[in-house]
Amino acid sequence: MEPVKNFQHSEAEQKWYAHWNASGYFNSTPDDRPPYTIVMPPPNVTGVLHMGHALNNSVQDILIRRAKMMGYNTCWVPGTDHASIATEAKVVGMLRDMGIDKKTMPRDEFLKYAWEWKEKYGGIILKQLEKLGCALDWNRTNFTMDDDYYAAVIRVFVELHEKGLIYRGVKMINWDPKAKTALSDEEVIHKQTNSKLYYVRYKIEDSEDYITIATVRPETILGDTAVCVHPEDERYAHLAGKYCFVPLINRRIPIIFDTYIDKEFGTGALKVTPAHDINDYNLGLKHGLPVVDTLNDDGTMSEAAQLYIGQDRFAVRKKIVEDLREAGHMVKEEEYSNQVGFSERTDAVIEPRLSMQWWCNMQDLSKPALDAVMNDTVEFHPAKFKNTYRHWMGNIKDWCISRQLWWGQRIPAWYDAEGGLYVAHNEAEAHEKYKTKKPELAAKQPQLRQDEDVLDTWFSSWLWPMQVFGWNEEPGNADLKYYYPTATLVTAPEIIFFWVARMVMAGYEFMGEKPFDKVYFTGIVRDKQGRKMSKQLGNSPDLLQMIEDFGADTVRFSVMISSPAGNDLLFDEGQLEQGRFFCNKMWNAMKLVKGWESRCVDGMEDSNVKFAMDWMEARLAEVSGEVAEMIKDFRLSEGLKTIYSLIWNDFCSWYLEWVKPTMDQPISARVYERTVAIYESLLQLLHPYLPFVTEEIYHLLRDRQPGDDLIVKQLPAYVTPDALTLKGGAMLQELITAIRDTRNKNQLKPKDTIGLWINTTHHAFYEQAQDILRRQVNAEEIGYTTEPVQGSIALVVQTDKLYIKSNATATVDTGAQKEQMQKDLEYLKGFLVSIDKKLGNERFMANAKPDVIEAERKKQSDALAKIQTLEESLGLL
RNA sequence: GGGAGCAUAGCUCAGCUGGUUCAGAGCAUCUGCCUUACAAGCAGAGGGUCCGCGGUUCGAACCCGUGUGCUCCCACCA
Repeated sequence: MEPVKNFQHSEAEQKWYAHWNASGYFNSTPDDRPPYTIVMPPPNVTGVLHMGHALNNSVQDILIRRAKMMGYNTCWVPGTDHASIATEAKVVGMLRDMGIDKKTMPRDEFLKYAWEWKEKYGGIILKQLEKLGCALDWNRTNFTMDDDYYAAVIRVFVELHEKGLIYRGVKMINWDPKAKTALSDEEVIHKQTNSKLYYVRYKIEDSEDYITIATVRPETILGDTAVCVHPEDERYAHLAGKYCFVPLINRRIPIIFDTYIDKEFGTGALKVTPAHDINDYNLGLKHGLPVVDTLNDDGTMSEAAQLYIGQDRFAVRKKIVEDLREAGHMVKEEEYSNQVGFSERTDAVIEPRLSMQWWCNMQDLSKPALDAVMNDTVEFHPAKFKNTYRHWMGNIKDWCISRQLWWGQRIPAWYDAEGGLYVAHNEAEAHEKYKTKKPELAAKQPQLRQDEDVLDTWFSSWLWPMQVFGWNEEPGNADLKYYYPTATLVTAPEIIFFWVARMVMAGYEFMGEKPFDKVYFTGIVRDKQGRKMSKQLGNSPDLLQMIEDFGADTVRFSVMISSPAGNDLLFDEGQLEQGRFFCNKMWNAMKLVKGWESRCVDGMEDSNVKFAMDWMEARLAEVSGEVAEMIKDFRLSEGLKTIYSLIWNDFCSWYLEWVKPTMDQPISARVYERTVAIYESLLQLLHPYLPFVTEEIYHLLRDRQPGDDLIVKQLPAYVTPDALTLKGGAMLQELITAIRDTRNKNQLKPKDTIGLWINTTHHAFYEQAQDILRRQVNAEEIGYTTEPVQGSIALVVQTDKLYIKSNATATVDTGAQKEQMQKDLEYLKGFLVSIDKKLGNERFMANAKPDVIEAERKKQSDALAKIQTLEESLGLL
């Protein structure tokens, strides 16, 4: 097979992905091997693949592929989340574009559109993951609204309701006026916002006096039912028992006293609007104040507001400010910066609102989940997120789980004509309960009305690690038993509360067991300037285009090379270049090695390069061990850097140059075989990171039997590398570099040959390495000496003295060399002084560990020897 | 208001349990090479008060305190 000039990524990607998939490598069924399981964080059906997914899924793919090579039965489950509010918004938007108003259609019809939308667009993101190379078990694809999944969610609701953990109640919630639904606290994003603080005065009853309050939401004064001041505030002591009037509408409201008030803020007087502020609501409860809800569900003013009815809250804010000014109630206006809550999904400003919703009590659920993380039963990587987790779990509040939407699991609660409530798995069961409980009424009015609301999308996704393995099927099903708990969850810290914490809770509650052993938090992908990638900023590169242009391996390389666990990833297109060059480098190395195949000669002498092969194998063993540790610790970017350097520097720059026969010369078959084997091992080490290019080269290196694919090749057991061999290789590199440097500094052209004389005691080493050394520094001859060589350039490597004689006609200027040696000498002398000092220090000798002292002694003698050698060589120049 | 984290080469960052294998990598810069695997390359080089200050220690980029400057998360002060 004639290799093409460059690595053709798109062909290789398609070919190998199809091959892996068809070979069943991605699929898993329980067997005798230990499982290694990952459930993919299900992307929203509304999503398109972006850099965050690229990072997240690259990490998972690396873990899965690595585990596969280590003999685990790996199972990576794909799927999508129905994303209740996000999808509903999309569908509503689509309908609007078609000129249809959601309000005009019945629920069933809307859901038909929604399902159509899901069928059409919902699978796109999973298809895109194939392009990235993800080794996903496609037979196990799940969707959080699949029938069985839906049933599981309902079952969980019913069970929690029976336990009394789910209840219905009127509380202050976060209202999204755009989506017209309640939101959980987690779905509210607080942003620092420039507002105005308005000082408004309220006329006091039977007096010419006013009391001035401060507010940033002046439109809410229409819902005021009191003004509150601090009981110890002398400024207002005389107002005890008095009333004042809400401006513009002249509602008579009491002036109340409560220590909740901060005397220092504003005027020390607070307007109390129990319907639209959580603090005010609590004050209202305490003081028995009425609640006046001045807002409609779409954010316009309600009848109760008396004024501005039907107008939008922000328009009203402007108007009421003018009207207050005109009426002489506006005292002053100040610039003010405060936190305002926005809807995570629609970006609408949240209105706190009193509302009847379904709640899930989290107190009991949170306890085992908190413990599990704190005592590392569930390990967090990096561990700093344990703090975040503990803080949230420790202060957990009840979860508002109902949403005023249609797309999602409909709440399994039915009401009779008297408002009686029946929570059941289905309507028939609800009827049974109804008939049993209220036989007379049921006989007269058999109809039950189902709750209109659906459940928060996270109320389904918290079951993900159990339900994808069929939790809701018969108990003890084989898959669940085998794959649960899963090995590692890879996700973003952004959803630690939304999802991670809740999965841990669900795991303990419904399985009695944690959902995963470890959680690896990836960073957030940012652009070069450190800004979060987002659609609005337009700084999110088109991932699919990028894969097409550069190849999946290159994209994976670029996101993995700079993303240590938990740290943000600054994505720079420059990294793409580095990745592309790397793929190409390996391609060219393959071409070189492949070119030797036809020049192989059996039984040819190879002792001259045996040193190189031994060394490379030792390095491979050494680095394999390091990489294993790094991946175990989730130091994935470090692992990639290490392999990168092993391949580029050790293998390509050193090893291949060392064993490379000169042009058209034959090569020993044994050297060829060992080189191919080494290259295969390198490819294997790298494969989890760059699956396509490695598989492609693996197959180009040799003809393979069916089933001999890199993806399923098992990693060999770790062998301890020979320390002496490693040291020898490093010494050889040092020698070559030093001599080349000397050649450069003395203006020797690469083609000029040299004579090299060595004064050494390491004869065994040189015997093995001298042939390589000679070729690498273009030495015509290498000799040994115990005396300085006249007319040569001297240099020192470790404690060996080298003498270089140029064979070029030009005279050699040794000035630069001399200068360098003098510098080295100075440094070494200083270094020696510091060691002497250390070793002469009684306290050091008393306190330092013996091996540290030993190391210092060794350094001392090395430095001494080197100084001696240097001085000797200098004397020569 | 509470909590967490960061500050190391021009840029982006590594540096795990304190000890010249600890001051590193990639990119960028400079020098010399179109040496038949690779110019998407090769061989070399230069470049840092490890944010300031104080402390602990025989020894600090690393531990402690403090100051400064950033970042993120949480929180019901209008």
